[in-house]
Amino acid sequence: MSFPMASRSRKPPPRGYHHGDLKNALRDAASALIAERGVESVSLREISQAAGVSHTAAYRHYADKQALLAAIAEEGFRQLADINRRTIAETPGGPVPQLMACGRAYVRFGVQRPHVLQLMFSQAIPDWSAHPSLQQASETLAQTLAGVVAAGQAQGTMQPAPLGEMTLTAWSLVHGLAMLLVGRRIPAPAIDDAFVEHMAAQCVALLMRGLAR
Amino acid sequence: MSFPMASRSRKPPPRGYHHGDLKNALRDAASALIAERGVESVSLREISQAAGVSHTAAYRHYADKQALLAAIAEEGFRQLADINRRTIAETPGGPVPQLMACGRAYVRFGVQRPHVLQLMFSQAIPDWSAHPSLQQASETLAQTLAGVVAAGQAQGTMQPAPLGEMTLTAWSLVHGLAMLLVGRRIPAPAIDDAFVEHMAAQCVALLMRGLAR
DNA sequence: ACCTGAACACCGTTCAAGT
DNA sequence: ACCTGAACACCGTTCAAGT
Repeated sequence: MSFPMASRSRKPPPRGYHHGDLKNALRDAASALIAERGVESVSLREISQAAGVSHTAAYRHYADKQALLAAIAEEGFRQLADINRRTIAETPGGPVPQLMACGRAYVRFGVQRPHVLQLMFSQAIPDWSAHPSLQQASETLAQTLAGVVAAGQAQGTMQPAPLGEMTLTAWSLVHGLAMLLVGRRIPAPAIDDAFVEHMAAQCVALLMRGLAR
Repeated sequence: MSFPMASRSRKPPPRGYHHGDLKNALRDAASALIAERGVESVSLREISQAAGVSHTAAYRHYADKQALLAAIAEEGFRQLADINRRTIAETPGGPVPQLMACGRAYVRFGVQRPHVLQLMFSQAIPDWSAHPSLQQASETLAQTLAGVVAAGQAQGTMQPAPLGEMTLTAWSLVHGLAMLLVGRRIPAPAIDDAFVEHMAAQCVALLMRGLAR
């Protein structure tokens, strides 16, 4: 959970000693640059400059570049889990419409913040075991999904398959859809908001009802 | 389609002029290195060295590093489309079991060649419009899937939803599952071959029958 | 036509030194 | 405690020069 600090401007402030919370300032600067152009094209030196410090200052607060990226990915997982929780709370009709709404929200999050979603699952952070809090945030996300599925099973409105398999199926569908959309890997006429919302709704509905008949 | 050339050894051969097919030799060297350690940790200079040429020789055959990576991704899409075609031909019982078998094969491909799957969908090649043959190979893959779905609809064993939506739903599920497995992003006890096969089979079966009941 | 080697403008990371 | 600046071992890419 980040404090509502004013996000630093991108032009380097005068220079000299940084006042206080350089750790969060670096994370905010990195987050803004990545949201604009993606992880692949942002360097630690550029992030440091945006935060107004020398290109080695970050090592006082993060073990390396990967650790800084992991912090941003973790933020993304937390936000996505929050969106899930809100969606569940605000969607009437029980587990089935709730799971469908969560699926659409997942895809919406990805399309609205493509570079963050890509970072969250990119090989820029190959070894998650070195970042336990990131791992934790991701598991929290998975558990919000599992909670809805378990409720649906208890209610008898979802298939009584093993919880892990049901959850992974739902997650895989929306994750795959989001990644294909965000990476512009699907052959489609135009990928605007209306198209995305429509496609997410249809895919999620098809998952619930099944492709076969 | 690549010629069955002997793949070059990784230790740099004597040096000097390269005999003949440096373009393919570079692609083979790159492919081998990427399969071992992933795109993120392979440099063009290292690839050139593995192929036994200077670190600038590649520019005679590829516009830049991205173009070389695109060639490898394209190879991956072609192989995956081939696997799909073979799977369809070899699976009895019509479109429904064929689509399910294709889905399992997609996940299997990803788990067997994780770094190739990741390259195929990575932002290492952000702009596909600059690589039309890569785009084409990806569309061919999508069309083999669409063909099975269309056959199922004609037969009346699959939902009569729009073909594009049905195909994208199927693709998204297996793509998402493969990416989550390969990236080790799912909380699971052990991700061995048996686990993967079981999970792929269950997820694909759940997609066909639907999560709701 | 095909390849090399020097050169350029970058990287991430380390480390001694400054305040 | 926190940050800087020089230094190291790398990158991708260009370009004149060699065969």
